[in-house]
Amino acid sequence: MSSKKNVLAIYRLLEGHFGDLQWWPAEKPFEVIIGAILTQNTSWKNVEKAIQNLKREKCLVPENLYRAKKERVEALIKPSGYYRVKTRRLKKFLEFLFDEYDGCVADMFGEDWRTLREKLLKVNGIGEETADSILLYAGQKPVFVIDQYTRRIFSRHGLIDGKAGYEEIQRFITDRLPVDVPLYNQYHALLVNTGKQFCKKDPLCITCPLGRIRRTRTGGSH
DNA sequence: GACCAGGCACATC
DNA sequence: GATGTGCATGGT
Repeated sequence: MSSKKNVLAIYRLLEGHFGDLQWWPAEKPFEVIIGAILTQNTSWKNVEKAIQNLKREKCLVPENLYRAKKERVEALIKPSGYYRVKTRRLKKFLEFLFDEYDGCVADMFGEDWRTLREKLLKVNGIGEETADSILLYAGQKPVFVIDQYTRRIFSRHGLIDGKAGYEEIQRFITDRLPVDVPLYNQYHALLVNTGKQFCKKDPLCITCPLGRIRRTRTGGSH
């Protein structure tokens, strides 16, 4: 089977199992951005608590979060872990948003997304995955998000090298899919759910929807 | 009580 | 350029 068929086959198997996941779990683009920063190396459960705190204190809007004191933000986002670095990262993003777009998220996304991606990557605390999550899930831009689950699943199934770089994996996948924002959105969500639900509990892919897809000889969990 | 979670920056070699 | 380390909470 060609790798192109495999990329689509994986998508169909996962969608058949999980259905339509409707990501990102947030209401407004600004919330998505904040969530994307808070969820760095952190479970979403913990992030939810932090988001709720911010929302309750009316700090989930650009102006208020920008003005809020460091100590206050630290206290509010504490449940999401790394609260000092993440407060710094949130502040850095907000400085960028206000300096460049007068605090207007819609204006930010009015920019050409390739240019915006480059700018986001220059913001301290925003790396490739966070930038791409922001572009796809907050801005509806056609950017495929690569995370640890994506890397694990595709390399275990022999489609990519385990040591492949971020943009290499991204190209591999997008070269084999139509350019389609809802598809990119759903596919990444499916991969994350698969990783969470099966990669550890079912390392041999017995009940995993991908159990029928070829794995590498080294086997083990994906 | 380990081990892990939807990363990233920075130091060191 | 590759590899190692700090950052921190809450669930399993």
